[in-house]
Amino acid sequence: MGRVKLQIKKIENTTNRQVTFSKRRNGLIKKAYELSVLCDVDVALIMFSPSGRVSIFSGNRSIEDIMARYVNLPEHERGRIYEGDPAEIMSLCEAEYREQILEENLKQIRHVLQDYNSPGVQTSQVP
Amino acid sequence: MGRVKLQIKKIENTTNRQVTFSKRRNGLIKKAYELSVLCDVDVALIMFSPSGRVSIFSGNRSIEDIMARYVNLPEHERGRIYEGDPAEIMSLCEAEYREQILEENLKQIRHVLQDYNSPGVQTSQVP
DNA sequence: AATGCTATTTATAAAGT
DNA sequence: TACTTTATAAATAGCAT
Repeated sequence: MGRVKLQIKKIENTTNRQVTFSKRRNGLIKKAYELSVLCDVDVALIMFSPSGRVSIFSGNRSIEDIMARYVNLPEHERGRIYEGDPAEIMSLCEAEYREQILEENLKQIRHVLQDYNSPGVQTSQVP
Repeated sequence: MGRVKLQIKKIENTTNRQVTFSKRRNGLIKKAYELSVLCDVDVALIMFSPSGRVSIFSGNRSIEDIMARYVNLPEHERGRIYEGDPAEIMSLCEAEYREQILEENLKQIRHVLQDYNSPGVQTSQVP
């Protein structure tokens, strides 16, 4: 979208990169919001700007609730990255490699987060 | 974008809702991917389908790494929801209410996740 | 339920201010 | 350095399979 067809690779010019980040971040939040409302589903989005500042969005519930819902899923219910068309996004090779790393990290973070659902820790929900 | 201008509210027809979810989920993943590459930033996206199945995307690093990066941020560095234009997305009233809930949940989950960075628990990173 | 097809609406890259 | 405008690329709603 724009005057020219954009190649998907890192924008080297720092100013352009930050301008593009700002525009596309807003677009992504809007799309995430629309998805959560239209389809009545939980959506969580976390983005770090080029300068390290964080932006988040969550639809339906708090972002912590959605993160907890994810990390506590049993293994066989966990989604795969790039359910759409992996080849369209990046090489299958890289995707598979990332999957292995994910597997390890998930075990660790799930273990840490188990306390999140213990009786002593309750979370509120956005209606 | 389509034959008619769509109102952003829950799609009541179940079939239409699932078709829309499928299409827009792929669009959202693509946008998140493009943002992570163009701007070289961490992006994490979690979505639950109407039937409860999860889809995730993460750019640059594993989704667990990005979630951990978020929950471990000091309070003053945490982003606000809807940094763009809250009024454009939903009522400010609702956004403010959600912010209060988030505040409480964050305190809880940050406390639980402090162990994540302890010496005994190390995470791998995607290069 | 899933995929392909257009007419339209949206998003946004550059240029302008 | 940031907003506004404009031309163009993309996304997608409703239909047809």
